[in-house]
Amino acid sequence: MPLSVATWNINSVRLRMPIVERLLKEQAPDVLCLQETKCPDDLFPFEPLRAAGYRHIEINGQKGYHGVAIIARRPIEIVERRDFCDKGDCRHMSVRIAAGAHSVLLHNFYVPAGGDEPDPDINWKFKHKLDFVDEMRSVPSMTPGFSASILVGDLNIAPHVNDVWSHKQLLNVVSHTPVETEGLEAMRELGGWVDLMRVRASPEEKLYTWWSYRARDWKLSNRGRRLDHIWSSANISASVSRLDILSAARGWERPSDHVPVIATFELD
DNA sequence: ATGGTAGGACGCCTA
Repeated sequence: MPLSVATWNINSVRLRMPIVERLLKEQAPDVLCLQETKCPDDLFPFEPLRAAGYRHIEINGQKGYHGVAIIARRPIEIVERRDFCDKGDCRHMSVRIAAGAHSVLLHNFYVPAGGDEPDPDINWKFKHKLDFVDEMRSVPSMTPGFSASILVGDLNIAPHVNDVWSHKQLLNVVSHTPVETEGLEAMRELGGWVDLMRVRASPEEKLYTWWSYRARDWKLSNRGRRLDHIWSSANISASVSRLDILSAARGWERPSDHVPVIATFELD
């Protein structure tokens, strides 16, 4: 039985409803995990999503900043909305979803961007980012009560050399500094997580999910980064039949600066 | 080395 899971940093869910509906219509993922909804819970646009066939919706939003949501056309059950770093930020939620004989724990993360200066001593936002990734070490890929796990989201870190347009030029740029990339990789390996996008590509292949708004022509300059990720527990990593980065969505009407990534698992 | 654009909420912070 296939289970398709999409992740997308939407940069204001209310403003982007037209392209959210387009994605649901064209790709019809079973589950869509959104980050940066920038929407208080009482203003969340439930109705157009239900009308699109997505009747199972769990949200964790706040006014103005951050915010995550999970939108599904199959039943989901909220597991947790966890406040990493105890700041009151809405940056995580997890749900249970049944797929075949599996009971899957799905995590949706929005990791702090970290500001501009990659020095935790003078930039509290960068320290917060490093602390957040440290705390993610407590999220393993195998959890009692679940047979498998999937972790998606905007992790705001591009861990590999070919996850950025220029490894050399971005080594001291927040999102690709060694303290971040090594920290994220160590956390991932400790938890037994498989980086599905990277294991399915060759190490030489450039993979991007984000292109800055500040470029004159995002496609022409193509200075992208892979900030968005789909991981799974090792026991279902080989069941992935498709993994698509919908780069074209960067060119849709009033786009997010991130594009959707969709993985399909064939689970018995 | 710098500045470039976008969103939320309404002067300025965040990405």
